[in-house]
Amino acid sequence: MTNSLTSTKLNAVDEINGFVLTSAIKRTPQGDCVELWLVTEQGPQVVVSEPQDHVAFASTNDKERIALFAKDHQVNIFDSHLKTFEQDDVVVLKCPKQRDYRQFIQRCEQHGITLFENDIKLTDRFLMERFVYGSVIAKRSRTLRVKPGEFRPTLSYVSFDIECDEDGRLFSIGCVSGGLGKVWVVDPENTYSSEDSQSLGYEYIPVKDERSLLADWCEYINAIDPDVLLGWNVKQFDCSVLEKRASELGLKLHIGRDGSAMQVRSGNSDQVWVEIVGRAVVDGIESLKTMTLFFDNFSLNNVAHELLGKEKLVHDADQLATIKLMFEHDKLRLAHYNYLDCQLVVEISEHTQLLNFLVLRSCLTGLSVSRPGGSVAAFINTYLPHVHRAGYISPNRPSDGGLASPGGYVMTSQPGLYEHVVLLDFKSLYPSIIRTFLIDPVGLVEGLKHPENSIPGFKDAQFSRDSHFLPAIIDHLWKQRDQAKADKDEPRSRAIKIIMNSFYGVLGSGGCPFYDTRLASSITLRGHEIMQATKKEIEAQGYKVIYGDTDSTFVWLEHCKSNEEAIEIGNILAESVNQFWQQTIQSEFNTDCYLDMEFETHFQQFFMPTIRNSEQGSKKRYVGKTSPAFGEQLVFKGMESVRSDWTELAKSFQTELYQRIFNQQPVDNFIRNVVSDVLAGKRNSDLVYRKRLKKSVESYTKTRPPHVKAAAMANEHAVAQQKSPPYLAKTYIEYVITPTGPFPVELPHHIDYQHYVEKQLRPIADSILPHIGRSFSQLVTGQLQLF
DNA sequence: TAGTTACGGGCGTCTAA
DNA sequence: TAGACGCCCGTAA
Repeated sequence: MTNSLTSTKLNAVDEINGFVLTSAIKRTPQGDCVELWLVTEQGPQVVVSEPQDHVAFASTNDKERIALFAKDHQVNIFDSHLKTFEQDDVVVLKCPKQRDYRQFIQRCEQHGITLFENDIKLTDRFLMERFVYGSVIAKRSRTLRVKPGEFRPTLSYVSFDIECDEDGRLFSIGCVSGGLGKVWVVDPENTYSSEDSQSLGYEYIPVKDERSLLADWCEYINAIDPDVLLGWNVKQFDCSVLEKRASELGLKLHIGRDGSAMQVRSGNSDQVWVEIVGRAVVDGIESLKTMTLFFDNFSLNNVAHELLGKEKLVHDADQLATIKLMFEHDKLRLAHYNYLDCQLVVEISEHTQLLNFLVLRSCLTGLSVSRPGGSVAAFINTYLPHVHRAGYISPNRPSDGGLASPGGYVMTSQPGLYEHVVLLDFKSLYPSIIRTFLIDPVGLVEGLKHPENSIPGFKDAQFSRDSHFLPAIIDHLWKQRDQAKADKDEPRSRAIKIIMNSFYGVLGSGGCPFYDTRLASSITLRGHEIMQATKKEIEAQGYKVIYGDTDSTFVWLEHCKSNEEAIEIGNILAESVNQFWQQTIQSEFNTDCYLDMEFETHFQQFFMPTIRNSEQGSKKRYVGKTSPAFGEQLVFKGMESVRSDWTELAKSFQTELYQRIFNQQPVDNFIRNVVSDVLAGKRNSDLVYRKRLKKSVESYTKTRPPHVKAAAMANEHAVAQQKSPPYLAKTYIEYVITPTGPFPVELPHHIDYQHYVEKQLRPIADSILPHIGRSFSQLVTGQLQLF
């Protein structure tokens, strides 16, 4: 980019290698065009297509009825060679303007005429039909032409955060960009200046009022000109508040790359969309969730603590009151808090490489960097163009949500305490089933047409041996993932894995237009068959399969004497199972097998519990200690210690108890001590339950569980104090059990210690102690009788 | 501005005695 | 009043 200016210029005119950051419809008198803001080596560039028609399809049978009113909406009807999955001929409907198009769609609805693909947006269709996913090569000659590119940008960003009161009156805005922090504070008296904050790593900028605050912020954004605005809950909170406050003050926030104003729209759910022309708005929380990183608590404080090991800032019970106090009396401290939050988001973003992840996801699926989730859209973007080339159009999503499909196969477990258990699992089982058995929406249609040239699925499905796309799409992703792994490119590998795995979920979701229960069932039921046959194969070799779930198999090496031997057997078993499947698939289906079983880990010690108060083996719950070659770690699955709705007391008790048992250490005194500490009130801070209210307190009508009771009490208490009720739908409530029942932790209370011994310690102890010849009741008799 | 099903465990509520 | 049943939440994969 530093070479000769002339060549750069020439390049910019002829051919632009870029990455699509935002796309939008641009209305012109000639019709709707696609406007793409690109990130390029030469900085941001905008390109605009010639006018594009909005497109939908309808059955040829409806052609005449549509023709009666099509002209009213500037809609033109064309014959086409395409068919629906039901083999009906279809016509193409084209309309140059969005407004007309929308009215036309409504009109069809009123007439009971079914349209197809009418919900594919113009911009998305424009890009996907040209196989453009993120990276693009744009040629500007007489008209714009785009084709797939390779360019991977490094996005520039500003992390920002606002502080305000409950009515959205702004106190300050903090920004961090390129290691430099700035905080604008409404401070008409100039209580502090930039010099006061120099040693703190950011610049304090006093402004006279909120208008100047907003104006200075916009000016700053435009000067830095970032690709991305990054924040924490930034759409629902920061952008929404800024937009609302600006409009109250009669201002617009002109931070678009074309000078246009930021727009904030909220849907009927609590989702919020922020549009800034030429810039992406990225929320840290949404992004981490999209990356399948989960936390019990998504507060910035907690995520920073868990990801970066940051010391948790002590938060006051009433954070808003503290912020207001700081704004009144200690503006420098407010600015500092404001700055720190921006900085934390920067560090989380760098640590998780979330922008990198989003760029890669965009390059694989065409989903915008700003867009969270979107599995269905990712599937449509990558799949639909192939469907058209195969002569079909997309079906519509089932109006009734579709028939349910079975899920994974979960074995009944053999409960007990074991030595030497190896865990074997199929790598990406569902994607590998799709590849092997050629499971594919178009393949299903073609397979049923030509069953003689197909592979059977389940529920009467047949999959064409030579007309399909999903297997190749997955094959391509699979190879890219292997490459990413070889390059130690974590974000890329992760992005690919998530997309690959989402394909099954999408095919089993009534929200996807390609949904068909025969597709989902042919994947899962084949999985059932594979699990059962694998178990048989392993047992034929003299080992016992004690459990398995969906793609995993737990094998007990009963006579194994050492860790080394166990690892050897694990490798041999995986290898022999793979051979078995290669042969079986080849001889039964005459096709290549992509199933791949891996020796995942070796548990030196392993415990499979029973269902509470039953002899039956439990499912989805186990504890194991891996051998040194696998890090000698305790692994808890599904147990109380990994459940966020059990108390810290129970979790730490279970963890230490198993540690002791697996290390052959005594447990008696440990157990007695925990019980006596609880009864003596020494563990009070570990006795808090935490649980989510999935809906509003009032809507629990069938039952009133403890967490709802506690929340109701807290809400009533707040209302009595003229405050707004704190526990709404989707909030978390923390409560303790008192002699009179559940109680919100923030209100004064006594504790029912007996409850915690009986309900949090006893069940955990009872499930394992009999296996080592101990009994909780016997150990603690004396202690409990005192109560 | 739509990824899935299977499962355990606590506990409230209903029902049959 | 015991036990069956179902709501509710969080988790495995």
